[in-house]
This record gives sequence, C-alpha cells and structure tokens, in this order.
Amino acid sequence: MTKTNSHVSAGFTSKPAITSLPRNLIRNEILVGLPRKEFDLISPALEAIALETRALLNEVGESIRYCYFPNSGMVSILSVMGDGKSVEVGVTGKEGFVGLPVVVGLETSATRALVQIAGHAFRMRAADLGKLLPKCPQLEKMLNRYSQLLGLQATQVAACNRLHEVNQRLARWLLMSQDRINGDFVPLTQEFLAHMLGTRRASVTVAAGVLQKSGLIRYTRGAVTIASRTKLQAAACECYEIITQQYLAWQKELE
Amino acid sequence: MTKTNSHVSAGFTSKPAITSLPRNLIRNEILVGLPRKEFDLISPALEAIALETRALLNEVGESIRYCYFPNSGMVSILSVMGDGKSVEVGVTGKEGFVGLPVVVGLETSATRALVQIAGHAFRMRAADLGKLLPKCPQLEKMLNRYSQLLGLQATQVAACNRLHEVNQRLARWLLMSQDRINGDFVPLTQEFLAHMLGTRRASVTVAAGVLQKSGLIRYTRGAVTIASRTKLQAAACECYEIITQQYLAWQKELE
DNA sequence: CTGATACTGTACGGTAGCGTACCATTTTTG
DNA sequence: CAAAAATGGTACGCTACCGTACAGTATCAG
Repeated sequence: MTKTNSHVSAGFTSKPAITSLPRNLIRNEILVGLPRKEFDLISPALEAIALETRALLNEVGESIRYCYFPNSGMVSILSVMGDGKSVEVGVTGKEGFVGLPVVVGLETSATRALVQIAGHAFRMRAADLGKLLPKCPQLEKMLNRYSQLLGLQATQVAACNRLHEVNQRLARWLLMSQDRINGDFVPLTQEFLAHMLGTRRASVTVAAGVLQKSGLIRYTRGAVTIASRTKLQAAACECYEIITQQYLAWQKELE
Repeated sequence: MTKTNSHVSAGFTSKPAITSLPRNLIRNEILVGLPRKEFDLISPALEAIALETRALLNEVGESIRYCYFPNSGMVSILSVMGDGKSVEVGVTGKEGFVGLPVVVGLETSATRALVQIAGHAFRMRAADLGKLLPKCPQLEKMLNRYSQLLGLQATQVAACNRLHEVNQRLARWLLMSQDRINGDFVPLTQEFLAHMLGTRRASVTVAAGVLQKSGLIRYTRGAVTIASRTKLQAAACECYEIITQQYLAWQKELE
C-alpha cells in the first residue's frame, strides 16, 4: 500500500499527467455514462490529475476554478462554521462530481471539498464547463441528477447527526469509505475522522476501541482496516443502508 | 388570526378553487420569474389549491403524484427513520418548490413533505411537469438551481444538528418560520416543534421557556408569537444567517 | 542516533439532553 | 354539561458526549 504524504499545505500541488484520454481508463460513472458525442465535446477540456490526500478542491466562499470528475479516491464535502468547526455532510468518489454550483451557473462554493483518500480525477475549468453544458444536455441532466443525490445524502446525514451516536456514525463512515476504495485499508487518522464526524478526537478513539474489541476493525497509527464488513454493517445505523440504496437507484438510472 | 383546524388525517382534502390564473396573484417566486412564454405553457396544467396544516404532500418511498409551487405558508422537508423518528432537513415556502425528484425524471420521494403552516399553492401533476419541462428550459434551470439551494439548506442543517444546541436551533427555526408567514404568529404546538428539531417535547418546553423568560417570544397553547426578532437572531446560531444569505443570493440570481 | 512531531490512550469533572412518567390546564367532542 | 383528548410544565435518574489535559508510543527530520 502506498504511503500518502500528508501535505499540510492546502494548496493544490498537482502533477498533471496525461492529456489524451483513453476512454477505457475512465472510471468516473458520469463520464462513462455519456454518449460518445458529448464525451468527444468535453474531453479536450478535461485534464487528468492526481487527487492528493488533503488537497482542498473547493473552499467555502471562494470561487470555483475547477470542477472534478473523480476516477478513484474519496472526496468529503464539508459544512464549515465560523469558529472553524466543520462537519462532513457528504462524500463523493468515482460515482460523482465536485463543483455542482457551476452546473447551475453559480461561481462560489458554499461548502468545502477535501480529498480524504488519494486517487485520480479529471478536472475541467469551471468556465469551460459553463460553455460546454448547453451543448451537452445529457451531461447536464446527469449532473443535476447527481446534485439531487448528494442533496439526499446531506439530508440523511442531517438526520443521522441528530439521532445516532458516534459508534454508529463511525461505522457508517467506514463503510462509506470502503465503498470508494480498493481493499479494506482506510488511511486516516482519528483526528481527521473526528473532523468528519463533527466530534472530539477522544470520542473517536473510544468508539474505534469498541469496534476493534468486537473484531469489526483493526487499526494502527493513521489507518483503519476493516475486518468484518458484515459485522460493521450491523453496528452502523440504518443511514448507511438508506444512502447506499439511493446510490444504487441512481446507478440504475444511468442505464 | 384564523384558527387552523388540525386535521389529523394525512390525506389531502383540497377544495381546488380557481383554475384560471391571474398572474398578479401569484407569489411563488419561481412562477413569477418565468418568462411569459413558459408561463403560458404551464399555466393550463396548474391548479390553485389550499395547503392545509399538516397535509402530507409527499411521503418517503411513495410515488410523487403532484408537484407544488407554494404561494404562501410553509412546508417542511423531513428525513424519516425506520422507527418513525423524523427530523426536518429543510423548509420551503413561496420561494420554492416541492417535488424536486420529478425535475430530474425520478418518480419516488426520498423525503416527507409536510405542510407546517397553512397557505396556498399551485399544483401540477408530476406527469405533466415531466412533459412540459423539455419545452421550458428556464423553468428547468430555476428548479435545478432551487434544488441546489435546498441541498445547501440540508447541508447547513446537518452541521447545525451536530454542533448547536436546542435553544439555538429553536430560535433559528422560529426565525425561518417567520420569514415565510405574515406577522409574528407561528401556529405550532411544542410537540410538532420537537418533531422538527428531532428532539423531545420536554426539551422544547424548556427551551421555549428560556426564550420566553428573556422576552424573545411569547406563547400559548399551540402557538408562538415572536416578540423580538433581533433578540431572537442573537439567540440563534449562525446557521440562520448563513441559510438566509444563501437564499438572498438565490433571489438575486432570479434577476 | 536524537530530538521533535504526530498520533493514540485515557482520565476527569461537567452538562445537555434522553426516556419516561405524572399532573394541570385548556380545548374539543359527544 | 360531562367526558375525552390535546397540550404544556416539571421532575428524575441516566448516558453520551464535551472540553481539556497529560502521558505513552510510533514516526520523521536532522
């Protein structure tokens, strides 16, 4: 497993790689679902890029320069308060897209988008997307539909945050991560998990300890390994199931 | 002030009234913002209707028969758990629309939409909207944009539910209600407030007591009166401000 | 190798809110 | 009018979680 350098720097230090896009390397489900015509229209504007751990793709109140179609990895969408406290309200990966406001003609991000698990993506200048969308009705439709899916995720998380306790939410979170990575190795510190769950680091330590003692997970410094997915599902709240079902329905809709 | 019969029945007992639509009576901001062409296209499919307190406009998992453009009143969007517990994740009124999944071609509602404060709306068969949307690009655009606005609201509420306490959330909720009604009279029982805030009725009683003692609100059986809006704003969390700003930005976008 | 840094374990008092229950009062129903 | 239902006030023990602090261990940089 590759080690991820934890750049504390929030800036985006990319090594843009390929510029020609062999279509069979694309995993992003929105791009994959596009009709050839539209794909050919947008592909010149796409740029392959590495999503490095903790890279900040969008920041609250800042204008959106790039939109992202993740190919792998996981991106957290966070709501941020004035005192700096943040809570994850949704995650996205190869099923989705980062930069939704651009789709409806807005420039500014109201949320923070943060790479939690490294991967790859195709990015596009926001301005380019704005120009291309009128010519790509299918893309626009898929993005709007995805927007609703992510909204539903936020909806479920809102209720979950109110009604369920840390252990359950941690279990849910780990399951959602595993769905977006290969294998069972989630490279994240408890500190960052705490930020995602909107709780103290100490609470995560305890919750993780409980899950470990019951044999659902194992963990070392900076990484959790999922030992038993089925048991973990039993420990999670129903929200995992609900969000997953919504995601599956969406996938089905992509024909 | 008119008394609202509290129909326990969830069914929709409408007395559909006008069918011709004098445009100057329309308050719904999406309808108002439509170009004449599109308005003329959709208006034959619209039907004026009363939104009665506690009418259930959409239910989780059920197919959406009608979409609503509220003209007045307030509709809560709720996330519902398996055990019946529910939490409000957003509210809408004359600024919005109920039935968003239809806009992206989905039939089923993933949330519950419940009239909290009586009012009026224009409704349209979901099937009709599906047929009309391709001919009404501006309408589609506005609905998609509104979808994102509501998503952002859910996002903020998700964080709020995690980070802020009942008193603050109650204050926020009352402010958001007042923005959607005329006057300062919010006709709701503590029991229902508790359902909205995802908490116990007893917690609401205490919180409301605190707000009343400080002179921010007054209340009697089944109704809260806002005594000092400014003080109430001070008592609410920043989430009210944030959601309001997002809403104002959206309004501005409507040109 | 060494010191510095990052990460985890744990503990302590404090508290907001839970589940529940019971009573008082107002409103509705028959 | 009497009975039933809805609504609000309050209290009790209980628990999950908070804020904070400190110490132990793994990892990294020089």
